[in-house]
Amino acid sequence: MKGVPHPIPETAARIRDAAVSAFAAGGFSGTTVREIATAAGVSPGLVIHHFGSKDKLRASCDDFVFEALTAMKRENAHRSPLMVVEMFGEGPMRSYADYLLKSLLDPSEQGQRFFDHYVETLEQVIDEGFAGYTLRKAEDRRAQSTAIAMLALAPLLLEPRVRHSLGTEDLHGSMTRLIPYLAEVYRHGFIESVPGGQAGSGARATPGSQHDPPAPTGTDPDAPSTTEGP
Amino acid sequence: MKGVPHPIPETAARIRDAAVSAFAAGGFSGTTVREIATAAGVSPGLVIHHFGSKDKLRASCDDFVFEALTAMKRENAHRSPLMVVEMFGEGPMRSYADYLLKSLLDPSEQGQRFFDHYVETLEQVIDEGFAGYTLRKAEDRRAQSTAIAMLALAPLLLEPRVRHSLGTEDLHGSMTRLIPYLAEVYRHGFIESVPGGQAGSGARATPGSQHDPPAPTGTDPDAPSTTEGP
DNA sequence: CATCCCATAAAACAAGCGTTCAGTGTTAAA
DNA sequence: TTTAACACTGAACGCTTGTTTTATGGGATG
Repeated sequence: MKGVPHPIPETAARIRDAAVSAFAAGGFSGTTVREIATAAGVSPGLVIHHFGSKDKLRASCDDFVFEALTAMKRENAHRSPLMVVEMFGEGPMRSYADYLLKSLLDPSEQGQRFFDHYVETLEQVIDEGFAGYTLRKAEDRRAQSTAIAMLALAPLLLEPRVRHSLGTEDLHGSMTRLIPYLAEVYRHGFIESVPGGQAGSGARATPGSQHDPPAPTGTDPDAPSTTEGP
Repeated sequence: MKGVPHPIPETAARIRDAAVSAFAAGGFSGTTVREIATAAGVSPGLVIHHFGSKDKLRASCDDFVFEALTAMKRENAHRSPLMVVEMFGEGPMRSYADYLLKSLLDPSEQGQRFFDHYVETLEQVIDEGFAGYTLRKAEDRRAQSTAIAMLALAPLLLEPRVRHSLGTEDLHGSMTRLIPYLAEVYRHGFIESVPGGQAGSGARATPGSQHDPPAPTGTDPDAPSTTEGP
């Protein structure tokens, strides 16, 4: 183990980069070692030679992407703590985003780490606000930040499906069209009135105690339709 | 082609049911024909004999699940048009939900069909309301319903990841804990105040015209942090 | 009874996978 | 110069995959 000048030999880094892109595009099991080797311009054997196995290669990619993103987050700390999701425009960071989304949806340890980290970050934002914005504070802060985390990640997860119904062709196009309405929901919700009263008013009914869980088996916008409502 | 008494031979139906469950659990490429055959109690060759190929088997499953769900939706039309997501408690319908979620995330045609269908249903609910609930109406109705569809599907997509940070063990447990806060967001949003003013008030700022898309490349709660705000 | 059909099983097949192995050439210390 | 270490290739191995082929046995039909 030398100093730290070459944490990874140059070729190994090229293989790892190719692997990140390939995994981001096709998922882990959907990507073959041979594809990665070809993309990196090396032989399949060399991939194993440097990383031991496909699984260990994936572990290296996991660590690399996670570190790259947290580093970027540190640098842009003044812009937004939720920034992880923001700067995925066109740069090389874009495949890192796709990579994380893929691991978010398969049962990988790294995906769980990322989600947990995201929830914690959101919890902090709820407590302290950010850049002049303040968020409502609920009793069960963990559940609240978890719920918001899910809603915040949804657009990235489902953007590919959105293109068909919106006629957009890339992330940028879809988001330009959607953001006004996402922002509207984040600020005011989308339910205007419930059977017994109004919703849009300033009545911040903090849930958690006087709230009955609307539907034991329910899930979504269905929630309002099943119970509650005086 | 006989009348319609036996649209599918009994054994083929058993294979298809086993395939739906297996695909729902492990995804399409993560499930082998041999696994399906074993689960159905038949030989691998018979699976191909009845369906032609793994891909055609998948197509059969797609059609079957979609029809089963729309049929169920028709029967429960009086409960909620978004019901698709609600009755996935423990019954046999549960694997249909997982099946659809899986196809929602891989580039399958059926997943797209389902998403589009969901968006259309939501568009109608926005127009007509449901069971006494009314939703805000925005100019770009399609974009609005698409945005809401994404947010509504997120909890099901990410529920497995939620278990770790919430300590829950199944969909029911997670949702019981989350629904109050999801409902809160659906009704009032989660942003309490923006740098220049308030958000929780009844000021329904319908976006689309006087709204500037907060961030061209942005996506999420980041949106508020990048632009806008006087 | 003979014959065809078809559901079914068992085995074999070709392709692709991750991985291993036996080298080759270069580099650098001894 | 010899030796050892290293990055690297190309072929091959063993295994799993989806699929095909061959064979069997029961039901209907002639």
